[in-house]
Amino acid sequence: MPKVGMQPVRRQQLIDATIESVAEFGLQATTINRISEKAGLSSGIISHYFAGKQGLIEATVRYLLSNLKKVLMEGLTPTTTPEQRLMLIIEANFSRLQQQSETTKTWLSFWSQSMHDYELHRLQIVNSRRLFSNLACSFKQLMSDDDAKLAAQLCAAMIDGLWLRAVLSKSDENEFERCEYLAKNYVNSLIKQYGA
Amino acid sequence: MPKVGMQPVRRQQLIDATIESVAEFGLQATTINRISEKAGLSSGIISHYFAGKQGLIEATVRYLLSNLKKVLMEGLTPTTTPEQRLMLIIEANFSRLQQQSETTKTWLSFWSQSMHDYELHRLQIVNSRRLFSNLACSFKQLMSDDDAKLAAQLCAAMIDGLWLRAVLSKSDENEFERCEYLAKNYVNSLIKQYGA
DNA sequence: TTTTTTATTGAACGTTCAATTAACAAAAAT
DNA sequence: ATTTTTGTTAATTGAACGTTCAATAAAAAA
Repeated sequence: MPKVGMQPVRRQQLIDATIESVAEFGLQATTINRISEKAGLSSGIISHYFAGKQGLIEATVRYLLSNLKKVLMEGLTPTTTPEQRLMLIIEANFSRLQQQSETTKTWLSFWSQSMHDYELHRLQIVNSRRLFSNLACSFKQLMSDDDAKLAAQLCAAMIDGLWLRAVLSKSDENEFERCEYLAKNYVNSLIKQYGA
Repeated sequence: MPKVGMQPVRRQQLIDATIESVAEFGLQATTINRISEKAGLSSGIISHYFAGKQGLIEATVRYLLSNLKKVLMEGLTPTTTPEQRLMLIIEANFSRLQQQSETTKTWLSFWSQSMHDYELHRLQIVNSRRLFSNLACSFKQLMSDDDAKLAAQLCAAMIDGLWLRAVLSKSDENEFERCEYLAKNYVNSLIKQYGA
């Protein structure tokens, strides 16, 4: 100490600890003491690195969003067909459930809070629109523009609905797999219904 | 004072004030001071009538649930067909958006908190299962049992997904009507797909 | 008329919380 | 060798929170 270059390390530790705390206690009961304990650090360090609790919360949401985006990007290649891309979108959305079960539980907390927090709401809109436009972009290669928009809206709603119900019922991994299967099925039925 | 029989009056006032406060500030920032101010009463009265803040929160959720149930019951007659019943279920779910816009904003807060609160979670499960079984019961009169369960799950997810996306995007009433229309359309397509 | 009941308030209280900061230590820079 | 920088902690602070409760008032009951 000082071991120069600790900032990104500590920031990530705190973000990870935040995710863990929100998953376990909920956003409301997540205090900086709980976060710092999980990170094995002192509470003062949150103010130091993130200017306070709110900064840490926002950074955590941004981290989760960039993770979701990364999962999707990793599966895409130049030869990916529209159908495959749609399936990848679904996998990306449900894979976060399977691979990061703690992350799952935190989304609901953040979105609920986003209704009353300007910055979080802005991030949520980005997220929601990204899902919609990813879906619409792929559907557009399979059907007319208007139909693609409708299909994207319905598909996004189905994804979110299946996700919400699975999360709220505290389902296990089998249920999430089933939801992924159902969502993929629904994509196929949309393609059949509206496809050229 | 004492004007005998004030308990139910005051309880309802506090419940209404809670809904208003949660809609405006979110559950996390809803304090008993905020609630009592909106109700025009003192904060001590919350402890008196509900044994504390937690009791008031739970009573509020129960009130919202019973409201939802009532809206549905009001539309049913002995001659209601299964199709009509399905449409009524959808209207009941989306009508709470149109008629009680403050109520809408509070659901997300409550369900998010339900992940970390035993009693709220129990109530949420009741709510979720009620929607599913209402849908399944009607679908069963139109198709095989297995197909009815699947249709009910998909339909419930679509309803919840459309609702979630509309709420999170802070949509206006036109969007909610559109969601109701889309959900009804989806019910029809499910009947066509799986119906006998 | 007196006592009890109902209803309500607002202050006091202990606890919790996020933010601040003095202090310290060690590595890096001068 | 000295100074600066980086990193971190523990202690402190003041505000906010929910709960408790003594006190009060008026209606109802005896």
